[in-house]
Amino acid sequence: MEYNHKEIERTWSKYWSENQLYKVVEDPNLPKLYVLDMFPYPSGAGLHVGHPLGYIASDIYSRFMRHRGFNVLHPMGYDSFGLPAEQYAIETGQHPAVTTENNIKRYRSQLDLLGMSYDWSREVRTSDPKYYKWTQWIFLQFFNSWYNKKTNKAEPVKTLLQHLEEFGTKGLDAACTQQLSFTAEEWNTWPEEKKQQTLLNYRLAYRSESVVNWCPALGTVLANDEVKDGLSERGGYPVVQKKMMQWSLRITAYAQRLLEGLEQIDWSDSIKEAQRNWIGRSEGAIVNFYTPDQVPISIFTTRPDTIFGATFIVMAPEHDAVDQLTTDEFKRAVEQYRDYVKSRSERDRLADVKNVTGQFTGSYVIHPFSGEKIPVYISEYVLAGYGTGAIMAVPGHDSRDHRFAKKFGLPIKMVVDPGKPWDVDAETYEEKSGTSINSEFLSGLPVEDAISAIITEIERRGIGHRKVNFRLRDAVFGRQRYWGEPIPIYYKNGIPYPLPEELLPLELPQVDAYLPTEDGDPPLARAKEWYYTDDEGNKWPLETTTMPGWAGSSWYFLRYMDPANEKEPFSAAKEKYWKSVDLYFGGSEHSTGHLLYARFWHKFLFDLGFVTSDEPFAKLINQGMIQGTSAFVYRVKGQKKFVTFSKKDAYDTQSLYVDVNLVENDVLDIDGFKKWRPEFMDFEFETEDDGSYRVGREIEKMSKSKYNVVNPDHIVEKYGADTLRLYEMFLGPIELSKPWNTDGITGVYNFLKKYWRLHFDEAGNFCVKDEKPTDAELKTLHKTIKKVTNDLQNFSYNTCVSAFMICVNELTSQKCQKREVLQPLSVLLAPFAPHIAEEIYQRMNSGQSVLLARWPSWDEKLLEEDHVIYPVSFNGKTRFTLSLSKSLTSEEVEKAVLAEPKTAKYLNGKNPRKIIVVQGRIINIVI
RNA sequence: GCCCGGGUGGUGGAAUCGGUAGACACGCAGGACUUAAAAUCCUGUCUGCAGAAAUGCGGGUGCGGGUUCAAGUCCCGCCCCGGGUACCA
Repeated sequence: MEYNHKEIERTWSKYWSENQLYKVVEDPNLPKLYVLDMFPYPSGAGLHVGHPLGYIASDIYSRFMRHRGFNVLHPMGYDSFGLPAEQYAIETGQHPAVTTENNIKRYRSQLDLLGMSYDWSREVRTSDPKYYKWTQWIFLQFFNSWYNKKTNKAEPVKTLLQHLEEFGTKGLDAACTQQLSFTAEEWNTWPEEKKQQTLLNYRLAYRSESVVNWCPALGTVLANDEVKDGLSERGGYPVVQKKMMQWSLRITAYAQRLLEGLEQIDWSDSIKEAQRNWIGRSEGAIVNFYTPDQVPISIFTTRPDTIFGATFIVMAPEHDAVDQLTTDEFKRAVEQYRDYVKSRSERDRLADVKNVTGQFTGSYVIHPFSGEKIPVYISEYVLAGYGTGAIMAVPGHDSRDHRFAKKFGLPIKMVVDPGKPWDVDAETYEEKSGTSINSEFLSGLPVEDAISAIITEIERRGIGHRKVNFRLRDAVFGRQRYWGEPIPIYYKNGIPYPLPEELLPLELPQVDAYLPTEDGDPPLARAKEWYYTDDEGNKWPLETTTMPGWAGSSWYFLRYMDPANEKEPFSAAKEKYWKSVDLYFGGSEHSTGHLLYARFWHKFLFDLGFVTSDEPFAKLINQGMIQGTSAFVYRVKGQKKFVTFSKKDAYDTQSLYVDVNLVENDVLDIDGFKKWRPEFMDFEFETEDDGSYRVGREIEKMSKSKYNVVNPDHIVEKYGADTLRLYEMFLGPIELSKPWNTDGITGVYNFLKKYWRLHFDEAGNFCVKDEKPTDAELKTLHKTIKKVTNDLQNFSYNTCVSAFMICVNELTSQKCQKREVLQPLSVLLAPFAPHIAEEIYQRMNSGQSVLLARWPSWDEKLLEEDHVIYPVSFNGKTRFTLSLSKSLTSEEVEKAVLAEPKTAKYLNGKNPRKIIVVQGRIINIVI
């Protein structure tokens, strides 16, 4: 009987689903494990082969741990709000909910083919009002909270109100937009509106001005993704940077905790490092410089020790004080420069270091220590949002300042001695080591000491103070979009108020188009009945921006615990059982976005007592990207002829993309190609000498337009899900990015066929015997159990697959068809290739599912060797091997190797200078 | 630009602690079975030189240095590719 993947996979997926074998319920008698995939955005292109890489890996791990007695929560859902659906809606007029629903159906049917062990009863969709009701509810918790730096946690606004009523801002240490100072008496006399306005300064969800990509022609804000070279991708219109009133979440309040939390979690160092850099904690000082008219300019520096080398000041062009500082003579030039900067994205401003730009304001400040007059410039390399939006430029010790000084002919002073010859005019010395020079009282001090000495002096003189600064900015939370969660806020006389909880969910309204209004308001402003009616019957306008894509994905993992709960986002009892995600699989492209926001929300929910863990994802594994391998055919220009890859250089050709699904092992399916592109029906194909037409290859991003998107469906159809699963794991280490290439897939398909044949006799009858296995057979099995178990614990899936291949190759040559060997093997294979393993296991066990089998254990005694094959090297070059008893000591090994005749040959009469014996491993003789 | 990864045969990769580089596959070449094909099985396959062969000698893990008895692995300096860079998710 031949291995028939279609029938086997159909049979068992139906069986698992009918018997609800993947359904998971809280069971206090079993240890829990929460294994999660980053849920996909259901795009119109469907699931491609890159998606399942992580899904298969997590599924294998989930199944493995179920065999080992864990109660595993392994859910799946959809991150179904997002820009592409809205873009598609703008183009076609179809409601995003409709296209999203279709895409989800397609994803689901594709996922169903892959044999995933998801408990689908827990499915979550972020665009489902039953779900986003609770996203809105969490937003209201943010709105109704403030961050108390004294208790170091978020608290309800109620406790803030009590404090303000009793003490005003005295003794208040809160995360806020602006440092305010008022007494309790003042507060208590303020009208309601002023109080509300003031509270916004402290709320964790608040409104503030932030810079956006504004496209006047489209009347909307664009994502960075939608802007190419300063023009909108859609239409090619100019894009400018514009300040806009926006909702933000005060993530900066959590900066320190987000940084410290990284210590407790098992994530790769690179992702932790990325988060650390994103948070960007730096220690330094704020220093005030004054103009002769006593106008202060406050700067932030991490190198206050270099203050004597400060030869000019640079301010962000958007800095509030620029107008005041610009002299009449420079007004025009400054205005022009500011216009130029508006056309530049933040990334352009920071990345473009070759092109140094800036403008003198006409003003000077007095250096607080030297008393010299130093000029004030504006330049795009200083950002308004970082630090104080102004820097003291020290060209001797900062490369950006150095380039600026060179360009504008400003003095460069050396104030740190590198301890080696250095031409500071040619090159800046940036390292934070050396000794202060030319710095009055700092001279002679090492950098670290100079920093503390100067800060002490700055504080003593009252011109500044020590400061810990974070690069992290508050997270802009409003989007000028339709397809997102409506923000549950209404405005009464311009003041935002939360919608009463019982009105949630605030559902997305119907609109006539998914574009901004003519006045430039977001699409929700098109809705007719978009207002809130209060108890007195007053109608108040609702917020018209929606939440960003990351809102729903910041807490979905909690909803899986209790997805149908209508009274609360999730019950305390279920949260207590599942706690947090033990193992999270996802792409490293989310390292700073989603993973930071989710940690932030989780810490906030922890502060309010809704979750009992401080970090949401204990362990994280980043799977690599799967790239496309595009294929090309070569058309001879002007002729009805294609020429094969190796002969193309003999002609003047034009390369055309060909659908990679029509190519196998670089050989084109010519008939298939003609069917796909009927216009080439009567074309001639000049082939290789063996008669095949070979395509050219190029590795690039997987994209529909390059015809290199490989859909798992075809592969599942042709080889089956088990083969696809094994193949994706066999491709290489899970964390590595790699191009997709189906060339090797026959290797794993052959392996499954070979595995299948182990259980059948010549006549094709199922044939597993109850004979006692030989020691060699047992050794083959047990070393495989050991290897696969250990490798799975290290998430080394590719080496598991080769271990299976070695095992099956050995059992085949041993002609082993014994139950005692084959039955444990089927359990080992079940997480990887569940369908075939189930078929084999059930044939051996009359009707019990392999999913319920216990994971086999290995017997170390069966694996012990009594001899070691020592490689013998001379001066590091391996010359021969020597089999010696394992029990020999180093001295005995040394004796044995010297007694070996071959040794004399390589010694060639010389005496060994040194003999290194690593017991059980290697012998190296140094001559 | 900055931050984070990666680079090993024709290809994907293995080498888990610094200890025989190339496991396991793909591809390719040759062979068996077959009228033929498919399927299956066997043999070879990093590379240069010598040899009929067994084998021997040398080179070799992106490039250039270094540490070490021993480096794909550790250190220093480069090159190339991929990801992120705050409104793609």
